Amino acid sequence: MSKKLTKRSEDYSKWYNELVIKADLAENSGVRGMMVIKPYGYAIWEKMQAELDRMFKETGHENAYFPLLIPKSYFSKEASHVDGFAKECAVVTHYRLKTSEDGKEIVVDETAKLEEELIVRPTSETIIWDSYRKWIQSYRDLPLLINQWSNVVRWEMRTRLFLRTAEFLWQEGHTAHVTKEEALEEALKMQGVYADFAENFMAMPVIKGEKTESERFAGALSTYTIEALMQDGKALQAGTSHFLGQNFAKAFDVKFTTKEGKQEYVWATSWGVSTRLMGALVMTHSDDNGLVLPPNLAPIQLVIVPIYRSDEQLDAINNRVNEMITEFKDKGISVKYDNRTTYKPGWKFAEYELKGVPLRIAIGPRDLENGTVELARRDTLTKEIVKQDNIADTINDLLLEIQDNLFKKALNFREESITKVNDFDEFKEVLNSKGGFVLAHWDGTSETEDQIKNLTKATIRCIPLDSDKEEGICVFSGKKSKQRVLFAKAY
RNA sequence: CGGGGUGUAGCGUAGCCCGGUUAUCGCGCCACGUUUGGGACGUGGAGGCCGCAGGUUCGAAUCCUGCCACCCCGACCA
Repeated sequence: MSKKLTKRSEDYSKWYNELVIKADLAENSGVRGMMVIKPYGYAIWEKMQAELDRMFKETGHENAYFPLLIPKSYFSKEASHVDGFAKECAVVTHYRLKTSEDGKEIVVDETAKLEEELIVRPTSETIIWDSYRKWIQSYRDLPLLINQWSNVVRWEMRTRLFLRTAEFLWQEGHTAHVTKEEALEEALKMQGVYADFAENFMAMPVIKGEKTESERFAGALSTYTIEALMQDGKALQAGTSHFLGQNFAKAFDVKFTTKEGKQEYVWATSWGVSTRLMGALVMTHSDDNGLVLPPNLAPIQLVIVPIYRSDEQLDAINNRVNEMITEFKDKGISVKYDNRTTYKPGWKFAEYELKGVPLRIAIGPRDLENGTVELARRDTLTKEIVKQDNIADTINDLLLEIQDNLFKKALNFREESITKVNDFDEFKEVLNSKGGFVLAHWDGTSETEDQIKNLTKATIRCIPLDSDKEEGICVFSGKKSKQRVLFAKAY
């Protein structure tokens, strides 16, 4: 099979599709818009999950699991929530199949129609809040800090592997609090956790901000987001955290008794990240040779390839490598020794490059003699000869350096891709020629936001949280603006 | 969901307009031998409901109808 990828400069989206398939991350299935996540792709997702799960637990959350199917009536209890999701719900209407009259096929048994249709969850707020009503009686039961790892289904019109699939894996946190302030603090805290994860594990710089009213989650009072920039200059929403106010508490009648003995509705948040992060990871670091993985998320951090002519040479190399592997494992380095005789070294080099393994050691008879190895970095595609002494330390240091280097490279690109503009012509010019994020003044109205979107395809990705409050005039309407907001074309 | 395109072996493809022997080629796969510091070479071999279901015809990969999936562009969205 030819493993040559389309170049990013030729066709970015083709490059992405080919890379996901050739690096063995995922493939399409027989179900429209639903993907098969292959073992290598799933291993990366598992590393993401493990770290996020650790971070959630460290911030006091517990995991639980709620049903896949939600009664339609639950779903309709929160009005704006229904509006937001109604158009993309899969619905279960029957519970039995039967053999057709002519015995040739399996058909739906019309007599087995459900009294009440069930919705395949597009998100779990409703079914979870139905439980919370029973779980929460007193201020002593709060805060309730729950996370769920699950799959959800959203019947998307246009799908792309990882970036937008009809079914995706994610986690959804759902918390309940005594006060508005505490809930807001939670929503912001989890946005911070996401940003921390994105930057320190995915090596993907993100901008923290708040969504405008029109981009807000259906049912939320405010939505906090982390926005990343992909190599083609388009933005990607990488995670969201919502302050839900008392909307769901009221819809599901979740009240608690205060210290003072009064009945009050609880305050809520929800927050989630999904397998979309896999797409973000690919589009942040990878190059024309294939995937580039940050060491913190690489299932294999180091691969060792033996170079040999005779069986005797291979034996000698095996012996030396096995000693090294012990050292690597002691340091917690995830190492794979590929001494398969069925593939040649050149083939293996290309293969592990395609799969984004951060470091590669090649070791042959020459190295055994000299006490060296050939060490190759995936991020810079450079090779050097290094001493076998303290090899595990060398590798460990390099992994840290690669993690750091990938982040800096991405950050550098992101910083270069943020342009401040002051009038609408400049706004359009920058979006068309350079892309990336555009920082511009906005009058705060949905009308202006809509018109800009219609004219340029750019949306307000967020109102940045930690930017200077600088007054100005809206690039579109010329009305007063309190601060610049972040525009971009987005995935 | 609207417009456009594609579907032939694991992958990439020729053939389709203009129906007619055993469906083309490359990669990959299997066997044997030679090889092994950047995707090796030779010889031999296997592998196909031509996306699926109907129809037209003496005869369909090829023509017609319906469906499914994928890709691109819109509207929608994490």
